[in-house]
Amino acid sequence: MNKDSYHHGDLKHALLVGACEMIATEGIQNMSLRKVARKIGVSHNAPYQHFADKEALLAAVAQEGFQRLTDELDTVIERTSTQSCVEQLKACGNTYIKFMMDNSAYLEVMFGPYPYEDYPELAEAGLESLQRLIAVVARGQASGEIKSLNPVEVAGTVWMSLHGLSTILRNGKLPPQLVSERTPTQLASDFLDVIYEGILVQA
Amino acid sequence: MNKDSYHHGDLKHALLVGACEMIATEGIQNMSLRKVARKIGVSHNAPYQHFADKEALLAAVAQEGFQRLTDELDTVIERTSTQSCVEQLKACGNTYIKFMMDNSAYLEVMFGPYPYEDYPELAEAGLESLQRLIAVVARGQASGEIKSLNPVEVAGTVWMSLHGLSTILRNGKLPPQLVSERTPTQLASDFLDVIYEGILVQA
DNA sequence: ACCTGAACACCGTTCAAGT
DNA sequence: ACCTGAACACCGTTCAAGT
Repeated sequence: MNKDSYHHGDLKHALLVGACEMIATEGIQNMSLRKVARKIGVSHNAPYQHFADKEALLAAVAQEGFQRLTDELDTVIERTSTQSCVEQLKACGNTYIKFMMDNSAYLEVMFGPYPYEDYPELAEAGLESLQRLIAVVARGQASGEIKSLNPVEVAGTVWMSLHGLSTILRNGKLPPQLVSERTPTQLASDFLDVIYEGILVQA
Repeated sequence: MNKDSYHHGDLKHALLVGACEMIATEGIQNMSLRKVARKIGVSHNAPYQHFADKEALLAAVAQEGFQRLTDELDTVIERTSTQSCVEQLKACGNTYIKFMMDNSAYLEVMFGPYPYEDYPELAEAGLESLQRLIAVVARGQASGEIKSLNPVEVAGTVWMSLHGLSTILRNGKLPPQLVSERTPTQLASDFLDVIYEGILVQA
């Protein structure tokens, strides 16, 4: 019954979900194709019907991660559409961090070493997410809230900072004195404030 | 001769160097204990004499990375001691990025999932590096160049941004339009400028 | 103390084959 | 088209043993 359904075309989806769960619970180092296949109840070669190799499956998970992140960014941008662009940008940052904390499997994979040349859909999905930030920045520049630098450069700065903070938060590599009683969300929001405001006097 | 020397106590060092080289050339996913041992010319169990398991060896590489980074930061801070603290902070950022581009093995490992609780020397080495940034920030605050926020928070912001940029640069995950003809060093310096100056109008 | 060899339970991937 | 089973060359790790 369940097994038969794979013959109907959702083994690919089952593999993505299974890989995701395994990465989340055991870490990417302990995720194996064979274990995923076993969990799904399929032979250890079945995955090769849908993915060229292990890397291709991981790249597909990464792509899915970007797509889900894009969706969440769209939602939060929509929900904050009455607020200022700066508020929107902050909301995007918080959403990004929350997404990565809630979906650590994606975090482990989204910026991994899966060359964009080999996985063009992954590249597109990644740029699509970043594009959401760029759009908010551009609107903030039009409304005079954000400095008139290259919007891609500004969004890119936020983008890379968010990624750095996510991984450092996730792997517990922050100095204990900094974490103290703040939640990841609060930490992220505080860090991002520093970036928005700048660190130099008389900026 | 060479083999005998391992009996004299430098197998541990040879393992660190070998692991580093292998990560740099083949990536961390393709690094194996057995291959490292083979390259060094020792049995596949010899590593266990010096490291509890593969993770412990990787954590040791990470620790070494932080120590070398700390040394490079010390050097550049010393060399720029006549300049302003802001110039020093920028020089630290450039040094950090250059270090990670030149030593991608360390980059792949330094913020990896090796729990600080299990590897206290790694934790210490990591905080030691960050401490260098904190010191520069604190001096910049004393001289009135840098805003009087919590210096750890400010240095932490730079720290996480540098990490995010390194990994994104290294894995080629930057939008092509951004990279264009800029070198990694230029990119880093430009991105960091945005962070120093802030992105909001009237910061 | 430092290293080796055999053994175990696992991998990713390929190939021929089954429906 | 979609899946399986056997086979290959690898892993990390443990254990008993060698000097």
